[in-house]
Amino acid sequence: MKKSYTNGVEATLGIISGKWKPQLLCHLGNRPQRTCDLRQKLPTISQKVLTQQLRELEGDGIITRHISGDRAPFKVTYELTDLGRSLGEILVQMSLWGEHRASQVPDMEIVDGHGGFSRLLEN
Amino acid sequence: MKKSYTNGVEATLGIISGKWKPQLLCHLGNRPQRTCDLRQKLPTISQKVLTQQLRELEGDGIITRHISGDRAPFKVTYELTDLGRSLGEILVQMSLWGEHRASQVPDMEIVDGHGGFSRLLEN
DNA sequence: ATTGATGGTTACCAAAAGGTGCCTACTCCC
DNA sequence: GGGAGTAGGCACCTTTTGGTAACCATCAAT
Repeated sequence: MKKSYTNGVEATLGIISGKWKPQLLCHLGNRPQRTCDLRQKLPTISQKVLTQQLRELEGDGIITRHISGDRAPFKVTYELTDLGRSLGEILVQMSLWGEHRASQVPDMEIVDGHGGFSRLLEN
Repeated sequence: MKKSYTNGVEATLGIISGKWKPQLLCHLGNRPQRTCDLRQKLPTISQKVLTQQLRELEGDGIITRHISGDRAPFKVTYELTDLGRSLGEILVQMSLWGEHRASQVPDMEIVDGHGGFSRLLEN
């Protein structure tokens, strides 16, 4: 179904919002990852939701899905597209802004933030 | 209640996501606005949700609320804070990225986009 | 006295997003 | 033949988010 937005910000938000999408994009920003890698890095996500979020990102052209391995124990690998990489700059800025803001107020905390997007700067 | 995020992107998203927040921020980006101004510009938002979204933005330090007028027909004015203004750069980039993306694919459209955030560039 | 503008609240609903649990299917390994 | 690993589907439920409709209070104008 065709999605309508009233401005570009909403369009962008429609693509990157989702409970796990920022984290997925962060991990995929480093290198391509297999499904099981992602599950290890996001231990509390369910298989269903992981597949769902990845499918949405794929549908929006942010990542691609490769199946390698002729027979069963399939190796499914997800990887950023050029479009996905073009989001990097924005994500880094959002990350810095958010981290800075969280450091200012007591009612906002960033846990588990080992590196995060800031690391993407070191490319 | 204290909000936890795993990275800065989520923190930022937590502040700017909301069905009407991008539009509200866009209108407030130009100049302070009264409640009735905002209602005129967003004819389909309900009073409840308008108040709700504005209160959340206020709670996150993005806007301030001023009541002027000693007696009743109160004049309530909302205005970006410095923090809110510091979001501008990010919003403009998100807007440009989203507009560009929408122009590439047929299943994404931006309606009612007269100016939007791009106009904020002309400061 | 009633209507309208102003800005807001409350109780109740509906839709969307996410989560749980259980199932499939294949193959390798012991 | 019974796991374990791999990737995912499906039915169902809960939580979050947004929407509707009715209401309050105040003052000005008719």
